[in-house]
Amino acid sequence: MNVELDSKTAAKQPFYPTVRELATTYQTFCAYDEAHIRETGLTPPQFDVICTLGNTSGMFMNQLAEKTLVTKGTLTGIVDRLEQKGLVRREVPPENRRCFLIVLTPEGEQLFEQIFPQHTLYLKERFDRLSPSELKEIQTALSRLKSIFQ
Amino acid sequence: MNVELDSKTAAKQPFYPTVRELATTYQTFCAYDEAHIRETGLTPPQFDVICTLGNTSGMFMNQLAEKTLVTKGTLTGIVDRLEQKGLVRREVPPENRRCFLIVLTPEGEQLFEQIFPQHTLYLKERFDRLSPSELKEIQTALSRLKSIFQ
DNA sequence: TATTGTTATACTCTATAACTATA
DNA sequence: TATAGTTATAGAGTATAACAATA
Repeated sequence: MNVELDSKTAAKQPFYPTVRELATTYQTFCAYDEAHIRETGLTPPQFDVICTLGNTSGMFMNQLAEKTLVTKGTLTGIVDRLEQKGLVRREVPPENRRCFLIVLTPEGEQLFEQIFPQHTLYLKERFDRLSPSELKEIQTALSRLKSIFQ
Repeated sequence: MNVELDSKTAAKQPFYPTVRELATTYQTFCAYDEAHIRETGLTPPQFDVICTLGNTSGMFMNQLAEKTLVTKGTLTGIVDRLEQKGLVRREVPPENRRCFLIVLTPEGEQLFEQIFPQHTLYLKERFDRLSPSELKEIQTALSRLKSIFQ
């Protein structure tokens, strides 16, 4: 009965190489991704918010928090900093004054239209090294992996 | 000539679903992983350091920084906090007094022997839902994805 | 009473660069 | 001069819980 495990046996579990591969793949991707994001003067969470708001008519804090996977308390700070930079503004909808609609300002929209396509080309340069079927296989593999934690 | 891209065309690039899948898979895994780590009273980077030091005779700051993927300045703070908790100590090797050998204390070792196997079982419970060939396929897919960013 | 978002608190992690001690 | 690690600086993100305003 394997209810207990010593640390040396634990370290040899066959799933650990996959865990390491997930972590290093994500980190390697992020390092590439963030190198370009930081050139825009935004932090990665700020960039995420700008890109999430792009081509929308605005989002409420709770929707935005859900999409960008940060808590509402953290999002308050991120939106504050973007507001200070003049890239987003808070609008109070008359029908529900508990909410704020977060909207890109003209400056925010201009930045989005500039950096999002740029960033896309920056990523495309690397993803072009994968064939369409490889891309699909990777997506399927990731989806399968995710499913076991849901 | 596609040297430029508008934001709506950019958003439709076929690699974006794979990017999202990588991010959400990693985040979903981390949420599961960290739920257990936080119960140990350690932060994820602290847990990482303890597990990296386990079953070794110690490591230097620079080795440890490399293994855990944090900068040496950040590692100083992490090791400080672990030292305050009495889980690691800094040893000065006589042959090179510029270095510190970071070693688990008996308390640190005891914690490692307790939490690492526990954590392994906690992960194994989910990974057991994958067949060995699925696990291998996922690892290969991740490895291929990582390769394009290296 | 429930919901939306802010605020307060306190900490961890981050990067960068200057610095100390040793080699 | 080069290396190992710390310190200083400054900021960003994190969680949690209490709070105000509105519904």
